[in-house]
Amino acid sequence: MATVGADRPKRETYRHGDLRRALVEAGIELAREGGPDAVVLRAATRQVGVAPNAAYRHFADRRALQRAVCAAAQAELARAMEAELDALTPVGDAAAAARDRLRAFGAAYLRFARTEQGLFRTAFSVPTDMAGSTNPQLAGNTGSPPFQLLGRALDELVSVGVLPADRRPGAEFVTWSAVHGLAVLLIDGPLRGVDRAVTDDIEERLMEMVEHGLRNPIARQD
Amino acid sequence: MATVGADRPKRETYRHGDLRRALVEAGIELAREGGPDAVVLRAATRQVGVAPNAAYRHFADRRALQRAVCAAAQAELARAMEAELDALTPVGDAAAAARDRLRAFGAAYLRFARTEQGLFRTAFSVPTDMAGSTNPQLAGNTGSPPFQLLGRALDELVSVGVLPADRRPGAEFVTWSAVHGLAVLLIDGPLRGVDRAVTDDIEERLMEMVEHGLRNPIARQD
DNA sequence: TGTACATCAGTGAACGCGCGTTCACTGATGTAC
DNA sequence: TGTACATCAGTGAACGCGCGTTCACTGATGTAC
Repeated sequence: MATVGADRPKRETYRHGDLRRALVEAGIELAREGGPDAVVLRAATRQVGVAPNAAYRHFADRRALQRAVCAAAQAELARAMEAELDALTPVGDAAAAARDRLRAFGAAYLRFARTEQGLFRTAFSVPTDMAGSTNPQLAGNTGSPPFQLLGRALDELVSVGVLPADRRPGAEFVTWSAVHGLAVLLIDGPLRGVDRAVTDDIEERLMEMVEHGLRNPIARQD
Repeated sequence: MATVGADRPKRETYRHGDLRRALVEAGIELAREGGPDAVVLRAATRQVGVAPNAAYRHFADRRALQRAVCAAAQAELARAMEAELDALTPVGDAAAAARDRLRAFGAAYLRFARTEQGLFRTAFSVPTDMAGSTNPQLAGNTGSPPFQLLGRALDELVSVGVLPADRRPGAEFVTWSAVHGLAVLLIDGPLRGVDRAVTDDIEERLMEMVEHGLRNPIARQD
């Protein structure tokens, strides 16, 4: 009896199409604004315009969404860094080029941390457990994309002779620590709100320390 | 009419005595277990055995309690580090002693981060805004207690001639970045769950990098 | 030294909020015949 | 090419939770006389 009078169906969005992707994108937007804690099922579904429980068709629970958003944030960081590193104009001198590349890594990392604080914090919100907790050696570990970028920059330093080959293993961890530490202190820590001129000096000083400090061990008299 | 039959008053804890301190201590316990997000008014009052709204006699709101707990966590970090540094057995050589002291700073910092993850994260949960956002120079800034400890260690390195005096300004920020970054990667980041033997190597390598890298600027050909 | 009284630290009940998650459902879509 | 039907992505309502915060209150404590 109730033949469809209007050709508009009562529910237009009954089939969303790609709800999973939409929820992750909504989650990224939430993370961008409020960090990892803001990644919340109800807010994400609200933003997409869908019932709260619809999310359960695509994610087991809240944590599953958070994991997906965290991975997306890591990808975003990688994408931003790769773009910045690719835009680097090559210098003639191979050694100088390799050093510039390491600096650019640090600069890109810090820029992303500053301009995308929420995403940056989100990228580190779910521990990625590099190399799995049981694997004793990290050698040959590919790791996360930004980590790979760093590894490549360090390899370059070795190949042009700036970094002795025997100083290469483990170098990515200490370099990453230094840059990551400054990033955290800048956005969440006590360096937050400090003048840009001052923090730029600190950044410059930090990269100098890394470059110089990586090369040789201190002669320790034991 | 109702003369007190029993000598026990109906409410034993009507006047708590030092509720403010008790709430901060409860907050610290919560932070120790669950980090800054676990510092919650209702849980704190529950733990103390007091009505939820009693907290409002001592704190304007939840944030005020969080700030107090954050400050207490910073103090705890300072206390732990100071104890560890004080326990250092002095070495004959003044230069070696100063270097040991810097190493001990790093070791103590990382130990606290590892053994008291919740408190460590809480200590950095409320930005301390070192030097105030408007103050352009950080020179002479006393900062937080752990920061002072680091400053003293670096001053020592200068006075014994290990660190050139012109490399001293700003050295605390880059050193702190390196150590803090490793701490964060170890407890929250991708180095979480990596074998202790491996992370010990990384720590050793990091402190070497700092010690060596602080000393001289790279000769940059511009 | 004894008594009236102001103070104010804690009470008890209640509010509204946003959250995660579960339930039985509905109806558009795609497939088998 | 047309039709019956299974699938399953999304609905709507509801739950219980812990939270921050407000309200009018109560009664132990310390002080003024």
